[in-house]
Amino acid sequence: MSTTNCAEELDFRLIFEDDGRPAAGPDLDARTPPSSTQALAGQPLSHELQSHPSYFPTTDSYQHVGCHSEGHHYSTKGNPRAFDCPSIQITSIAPNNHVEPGSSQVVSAVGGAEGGYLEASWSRDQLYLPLDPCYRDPALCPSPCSSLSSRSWMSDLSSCESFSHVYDDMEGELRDAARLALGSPLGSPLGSPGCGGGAFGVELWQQKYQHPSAFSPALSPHQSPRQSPRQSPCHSPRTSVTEESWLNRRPTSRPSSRPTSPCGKRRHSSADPHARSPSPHHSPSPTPGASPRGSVTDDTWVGSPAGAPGPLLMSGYQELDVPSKTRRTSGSQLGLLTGQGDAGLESFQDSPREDGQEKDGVAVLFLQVPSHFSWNKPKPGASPLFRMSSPPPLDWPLPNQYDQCELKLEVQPRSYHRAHYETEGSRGSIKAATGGHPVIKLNGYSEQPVSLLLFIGTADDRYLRPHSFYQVHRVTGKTVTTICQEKIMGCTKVLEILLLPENNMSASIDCAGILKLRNADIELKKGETDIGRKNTRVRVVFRVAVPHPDGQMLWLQTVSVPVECSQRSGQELPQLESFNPTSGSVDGGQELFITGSNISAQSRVVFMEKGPDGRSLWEMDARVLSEKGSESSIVVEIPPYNKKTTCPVQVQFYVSNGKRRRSLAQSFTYLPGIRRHPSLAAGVKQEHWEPDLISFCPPSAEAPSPDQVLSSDVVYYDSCDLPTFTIPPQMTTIPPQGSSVPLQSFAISPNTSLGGPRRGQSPVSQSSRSAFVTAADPQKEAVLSNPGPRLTIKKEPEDQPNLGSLGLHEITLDDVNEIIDRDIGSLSGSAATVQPDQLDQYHRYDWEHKSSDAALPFCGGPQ
DNA sequence: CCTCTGGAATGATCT
DNA sequence: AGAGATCATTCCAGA
Repeated sequence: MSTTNCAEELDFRLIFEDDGRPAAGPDLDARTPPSSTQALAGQPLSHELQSHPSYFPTTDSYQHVGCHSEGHHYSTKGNPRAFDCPSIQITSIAPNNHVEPGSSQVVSAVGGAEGGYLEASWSRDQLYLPLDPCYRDPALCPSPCSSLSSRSWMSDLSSCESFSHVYDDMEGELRDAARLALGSPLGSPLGSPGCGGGAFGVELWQQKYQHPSAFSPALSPHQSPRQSPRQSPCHSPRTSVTEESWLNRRPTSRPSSRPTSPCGKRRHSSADPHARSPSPHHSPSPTPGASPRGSVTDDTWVGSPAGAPGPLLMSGYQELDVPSKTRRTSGSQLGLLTGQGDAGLESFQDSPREDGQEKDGVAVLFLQVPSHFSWNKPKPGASPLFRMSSPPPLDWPLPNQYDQCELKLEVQPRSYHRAHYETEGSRGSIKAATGGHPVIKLNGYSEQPVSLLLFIGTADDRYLRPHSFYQVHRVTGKTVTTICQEKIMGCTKVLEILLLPENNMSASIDCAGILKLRNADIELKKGETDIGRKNTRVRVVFRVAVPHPDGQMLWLQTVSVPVECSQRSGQELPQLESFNPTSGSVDGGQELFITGSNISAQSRVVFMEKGPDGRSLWEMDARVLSEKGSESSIVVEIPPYNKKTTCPVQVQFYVSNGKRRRSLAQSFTYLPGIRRHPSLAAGVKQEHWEPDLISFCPPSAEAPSPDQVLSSDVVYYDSCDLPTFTIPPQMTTIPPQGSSVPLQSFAISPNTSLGGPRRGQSPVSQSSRSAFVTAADPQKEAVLSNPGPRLTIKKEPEDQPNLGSLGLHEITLDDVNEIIDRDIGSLSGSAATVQPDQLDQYHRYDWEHKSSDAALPFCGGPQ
């Protein structure tokens, strides 16, 4: 198939037959809705919701761009079949089968009751992906990075954002692309980079689940907010390939229990030849090596394609012979793409040829990622004004403020919300730390109601984008006061809430829960490069489109603090919220007060220092003053530093609740010029060290004692002056190996503003690095939310594990996580003055500047 | 009866 | 290869 031929799109399906044999070809198009779907077909529309006009002007476009061709061409004849053996089918779909852009049908699908779920028509002879198959655009929205475990180095070439940022004129090109998408059945990938732009032959998965009837909200089992997931058999795991299709081959001791992984056991090394078995009988997954670990270590671990323009922005990774993509894309696949690089976006359409070339006979389930699309930074200075017909994709960076308008999350959500599975009932709406619910407000505009969009985004250090494994879930009930509508935008479920002038343009978000999609299902999706394992943090994303005087729409976005969604992590991982002081005498002895969740007097606090090679130079448990601790705090006695030093030394400490339950390392500075003030019992006089002047000189046995090096300009602080370090919640975990999080240099530049002037910008003193924002303190956040002057904090490159020296086969998931956490840790020093959304939008930019900062002097490292 | 919660069992995956 | 640890998912029970 011509990769540039837009006349038809490939329908890439997994077909299963109940006898364990590959389905015969001829009737593969006979789509059979699951019985559950049939049963649901008669459900009435949600008139309540439909009666609410959408004030959101661009929803349709969103929907269209992302999922405009929702497979309505499929019929629903036949009966559900059990299926045991997968096969891959590729069919052509005539473009005229697409819903006409802008047609009422599309509008209905988009804006119909609760968004017109499009999932009702999938057939059981197709691979079922739970919920809306469009949650993540399967094909070209690899969403490589929502996973904490699938980092940039894994997926820089596979980012949806790659598509988003390849153009110089961000806004203009986006609009053009959106126009294109609207005008063409195939659309444009740019139309919805966030979800892979269901356009150019990449609605492969969408199509197979979608049916004309899918456009009827009545068919959507999820439309009914009161419907328990248990009542939605079509979403039951038992209808999923993950269990049913493999029962015969994989007897389980617990027949009707949870589904097994469709991929079988994940391997993290290539040792198991069966892991890549071409036989579906050996591996139900077309990509048996779907495990990122497996991918990392086996032959999919390929060097970055030469000429890939998207540099890995993290310097440490560049040294690695890292895979351009660690999941689902074999080297050969990449190779295929390389030659197609300049064929345009269409060249990334799935191609039958690829299947034919799959050496082991396993059909390629996942699309390759265009190598020339890379992680590019968003263009600073771009206007957040968009035409009504071309809203920005969900992963498009937007400011939270523009001109007089500001979208502000006045009450942040709690940092932990246990998401519910489809097999569970709702676990309620997201709550605020204060006990209520998050509150969002639009300042600077109150002329007419505007629609607020809410979706679940990622919480890693990459650009914000819709989360592959979590979706927002509309919560209803007596206690829910906020009316909202569910929609699908791109492949992401979105809640639309009205901000009304009579409500002061604010809304309490009491209608939004979080749904967890099963990892196996999402990972199976074509093009999905994220992994779900340990990827359990999300952020709640809010967007509004405010009518602008020039007729355009002003798009603003703000995001919440990260929210941990797993039961386990939420209950076990210590998450530091603050600690005090942030520095102290090398002699130790001071009390360090640490607060946070999952911290108790039984926790351990370990101070450590690592060398340039990542090896631990020093590690010491702090003595816990258990009598002073509480349920959410711990007080320890700071241990003395192990060496004498003439200049401040930055070390780290972490809180541990067990072997693999450690918080993210936080930095602590030992100051040599400390004198205990005679009049202060608990207080410690400290030299005033400008953070940037901490020279990190190598500890030396010959170094004069602190007393000797006191200079004349020593500044004394009372203990009360010691700043409290308040930590953004997302920065409180580290990989369990205990390797410290390197505190790399990180800088926030206010000049990267996308959205024009920001209010109240004020220089942030260097000491404000310690004045971190608490999630639960919006007031404080308001004060500190604006980035000040470029704030650079020296970090310790030596803390980076020397991953570059690791053999590829030695890379483990934890190594990956360590990289991730390291990155996150590197942000922590500067996040104090950056709102989460700002961080999202700009951190990537900052990463590019990090390498230069890395040359700054640090203790024990190269000068 | 339903929703929301917390807890935990169980199997998969990883170390 | 096997054991133990960790994680994801499902199930249960109570409010």
